[in-house]
Amino acid sequence: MEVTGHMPNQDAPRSRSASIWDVARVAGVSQQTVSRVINGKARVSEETRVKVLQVIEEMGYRPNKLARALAGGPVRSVTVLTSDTSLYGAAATLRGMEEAARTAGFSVGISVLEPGSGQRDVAERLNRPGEAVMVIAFDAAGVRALGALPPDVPVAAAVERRPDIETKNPWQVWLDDRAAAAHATRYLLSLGHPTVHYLAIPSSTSELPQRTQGWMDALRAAERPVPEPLHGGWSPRSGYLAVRDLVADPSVTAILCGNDDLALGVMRAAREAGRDIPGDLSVVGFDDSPPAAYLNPSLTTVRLDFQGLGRACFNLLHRRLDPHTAPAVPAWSEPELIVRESSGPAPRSTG
Amino acid sequence: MEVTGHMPNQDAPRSRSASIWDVARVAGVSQQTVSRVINGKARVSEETRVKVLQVIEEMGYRPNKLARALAGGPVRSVTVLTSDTSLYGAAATLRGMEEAARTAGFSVGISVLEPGSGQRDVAERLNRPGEAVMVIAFDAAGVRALGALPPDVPVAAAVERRPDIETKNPWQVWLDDRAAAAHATRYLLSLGHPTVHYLAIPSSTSELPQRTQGWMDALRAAERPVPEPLHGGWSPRSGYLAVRDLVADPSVTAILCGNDDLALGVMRAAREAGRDIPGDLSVVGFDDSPPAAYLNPSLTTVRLDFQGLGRACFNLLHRRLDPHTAPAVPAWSEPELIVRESSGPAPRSTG
DNA sequence: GTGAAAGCGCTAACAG
DNA sequence: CTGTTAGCGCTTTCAC
Repeated sequence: MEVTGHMPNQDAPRSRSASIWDVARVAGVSQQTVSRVINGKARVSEETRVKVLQVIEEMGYRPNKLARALAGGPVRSVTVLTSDTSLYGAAATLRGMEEAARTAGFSVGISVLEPGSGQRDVAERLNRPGEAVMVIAFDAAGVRALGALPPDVPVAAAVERRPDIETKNPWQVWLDDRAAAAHATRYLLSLGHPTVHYLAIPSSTSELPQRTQGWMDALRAAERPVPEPLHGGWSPRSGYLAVRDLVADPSVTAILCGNDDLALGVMRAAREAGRDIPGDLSVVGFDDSPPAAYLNPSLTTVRLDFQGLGRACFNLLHRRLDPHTAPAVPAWSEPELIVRESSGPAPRSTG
Repeated sequence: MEVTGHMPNQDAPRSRSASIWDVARVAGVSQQTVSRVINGKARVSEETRVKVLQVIEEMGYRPNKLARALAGGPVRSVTVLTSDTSLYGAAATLRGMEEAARTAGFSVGISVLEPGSGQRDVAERLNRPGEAVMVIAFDAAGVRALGALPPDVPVAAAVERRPDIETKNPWQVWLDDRAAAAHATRYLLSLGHPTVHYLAIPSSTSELPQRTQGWMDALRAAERPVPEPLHGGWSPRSGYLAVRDLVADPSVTAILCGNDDLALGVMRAAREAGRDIPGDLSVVGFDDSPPAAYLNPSLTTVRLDFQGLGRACFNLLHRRLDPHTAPAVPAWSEPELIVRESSGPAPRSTG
């Protein structure tokens, strides 16, 4: 009997875990037949199938995904690129992506983007050329990663803003928070506030962020003065620091914040300045994160369907990967203003 | 010239991305030499090295990690198994692991555990037998995953409790929150509270959790009554629901909570019951999450060094993988009680 | 139905 | 220093 190069591992089983060859040998069939049983595609006689399955069970055999992918097998795995797993928006989006992907039988890995990661780093994260990727591009690092991705990788992204018409990229999803910001601003104006101040989260691009834009839209439409927007980070602390001066000014009666964490910091700063919420100052957030309803006062905020967005993003990718079998991309909820205790009528003495 | 089976890809470059063979062909060297240049280990003449590097740059060649791993190359990648990326403890631990791993040149992937995932699912997540893994086992899903891992995988875990002496597993790290819970409880007793109630987070094992244990330790040592602990989930909402009845009882003057989110819900429930914090009721949390200092009132809580724990966990794994080159495992900070506004002296009328 | 062959892209062990 | 060979474990062809 001639032992060719294509029949490795024929000798005593070393301490390496069982391969498809080991199973084949024990089951008394060819390696290919085992492969057929595993993948269930091709037809195998019932008798053989049962026998092979039994041996697989006995030996505790698990297929090696690396080898399968290398050999050009169907892959069904996605990598999510995101820069901060602890921020509510990103975490909720991730959760939606993860659920949808797992439901569709995809395994999902996450790779965390560092603030300073460049092009090279991003390419480095892919296990193989052509690996499917989703990007959470709510911040600069995410947008940069999206841009740095090699052209051949199938990608879908959750982005902060609608892509420009000209460079329209069909593989992106976003929330219409421009309209939502305008809505929240109009709501505050309707309460009698002369104008509304805005504390922004860091923007993902050099252009004006959607939320800032929507806030401006509403102010201009109502012919109100447009104060200079303030710039915060993502944390309560950054919100606190950003508005310490602003909240001391009694003519400031309404502040819209780029997220709920900033709003928390703003409320703290306001209290320390001796201002009552909502009596002297109304504060509105963005996200409707889990704590929002339990804060003191509970926070009026714009609810954003990040999880639905994440699900939709995966479905988009799925359709891109196999256009025929993937289900239609589901809709996600529109942003919605949730009115709670932190906002109220403008104080009498205003003006 | 004979073309053997070991020289594939010799013909016209198809639309597949460049392989090591393509680079070798263009650079006029053997495929192995290219491999040597890439890995930098073996010695290559400066001239050849430069030439190869140049061709790599020109062709935009990127090594295929799958193939490298399959061929038994050095791997330098870790997979983190965790069940909830949005909870502060897990997220902060993850961050620590991620930073330490990337610093050491490891690429890190994350795989999210579903609450119901069983043994099979866990094995399924590994790309290859023997892949390095870290587990964040603060909850039941994490502990189950840790137990379900095949014995041959190199693993280090961040766990909720010190392993039993008998089954001592050296590849685990944990925070001493038993002592911290006892400390927080003693602090409340020292303020004159007759006893302290405890609202627990879900436990990761069937045994008594460390925090619960520490709370009991302190109460018993002070010969105080030990109330039945309440059981919450992880969210503010679950804390709110769990204590709605309890906070209505004026004899309850101090509640220790398993995390800051629960404490938030408790404070809300207390306010709605008309009780002042800290005047009528003191509330203490666990974690010192970013919002804690900005809540109203700001939250007295136990600061836990999750990030340091995550870093230490990676170093443990690193030492396990290559005992000679890995740096020593760094220490992480001890838990520390941070006193803020939510706790104060027991009300006069107590008793 | 089943088996044998060829190769995915790379590293490791040997040659020279 | 460099080239050749033999795999890693699997999925494709293609034969029978």
